[in-house]
Amino acid sequence: MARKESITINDILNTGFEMAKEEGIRNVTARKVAAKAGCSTQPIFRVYKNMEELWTAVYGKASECFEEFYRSFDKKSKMPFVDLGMAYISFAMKYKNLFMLLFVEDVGVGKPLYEVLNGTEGNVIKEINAAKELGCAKPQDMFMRMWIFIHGAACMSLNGDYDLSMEETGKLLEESYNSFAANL
Amino acid sequence: MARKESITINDILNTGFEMAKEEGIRNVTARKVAAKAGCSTQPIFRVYKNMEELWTAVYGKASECFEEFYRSFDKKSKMPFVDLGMAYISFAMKYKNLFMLLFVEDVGVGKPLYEVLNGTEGNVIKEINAAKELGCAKPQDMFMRMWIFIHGAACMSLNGDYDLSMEETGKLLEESYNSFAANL
DNA sequence: TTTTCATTATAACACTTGTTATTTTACAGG
DNA sequence: CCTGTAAAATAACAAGTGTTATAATGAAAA
Repeated sequence: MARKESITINDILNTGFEMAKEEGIRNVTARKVAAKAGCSTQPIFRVYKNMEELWTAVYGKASECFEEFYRSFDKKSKMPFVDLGMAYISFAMKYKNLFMLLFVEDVGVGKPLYEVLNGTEGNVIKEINAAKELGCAKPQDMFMRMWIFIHGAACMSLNGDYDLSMEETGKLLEESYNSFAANL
Repeated sequence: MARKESITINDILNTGFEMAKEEGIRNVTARKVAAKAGCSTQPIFRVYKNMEELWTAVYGKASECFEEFYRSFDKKSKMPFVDLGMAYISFAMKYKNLFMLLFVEDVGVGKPLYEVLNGTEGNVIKEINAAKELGCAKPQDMFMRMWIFIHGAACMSLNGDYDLSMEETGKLLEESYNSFAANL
């Protein structure tokens, strides 16, 4: 009957995601995606109503990317929030553009930081419970303080204003947890 | 002899700065500045070689704006880094776009965070000395920890993920200083 | 008053953006 | 082998960008 599709929705989404990762979401334009996918702009608008819909899909994939990054992150700390924080900072260092998209930039199509961070597996809730079980009286406040600190380190790394190694970062986070824990 | 200039370099710069403050540096375009200044695009390119030069000037004015903001900030804390941190976070809340320009976004024409923060009056150095005089053994490390925390709070406020009042923030920063000080 | 010439406005150029109309292409059913 | 039809390519539109060429303007010197 009709012509067989040669460019799938996944081709478009993967291309857009790859570009968001390498060049930032602002460079994910119709023509650039088309060029990188080796087609015209038409297949994009067949599978997505408009560019905003693609950007939203890319955001979703970035969110999944972070979740997977944390899932397969080498978790070696005994202390709450530290592994999640280390993954967060590593992610910011490795995927600046995706981190910006997910946790810094406000392009209109973003969820609250907490939601992305918590993910589908309740990452944050698990850590808060872990803190509680370790005898932390105010685990919510503990989370707030720790995450302000972790978010600060991650954001600083974006501009090259944070130059600690991951080993040092691990020690810093554990130390910070202890510091905060003394008052909570 | 010649026609008298009706649009000064300050008209252009002030207009550009105001737009950066209200709408973000990305909206400081030649035509938009011209429209807001009530002239054509020509006077812009008379006083600035190109748009990048204007953006650099706007960045400089933003930097001065922060310095002035801190100078006239109501400093009521006895503890090092707290007033500077409070001003930093207040600035982020009040002037999102300028804060982004100065401390988050990398548009190519930016100085390191530390340089802007330290300013022409050595704000940071003063605080580090204050910490030393208060008996802090590692004031540099203290600054690093405090500033990671402060930067984190400021960046979180950009996305509405930080909702403490300034009173609460003040208490939080003093508490954090004490927490960190116990280990340094 | 006329002339001079920097300043300003108007247009244009070349480019990029999202989006859509139109044409071409290719595949499968008759 | 046609032929219908969906997919893809081409081309266009309208709006935006930085920048520049050209024309109009206005004030002071002659």
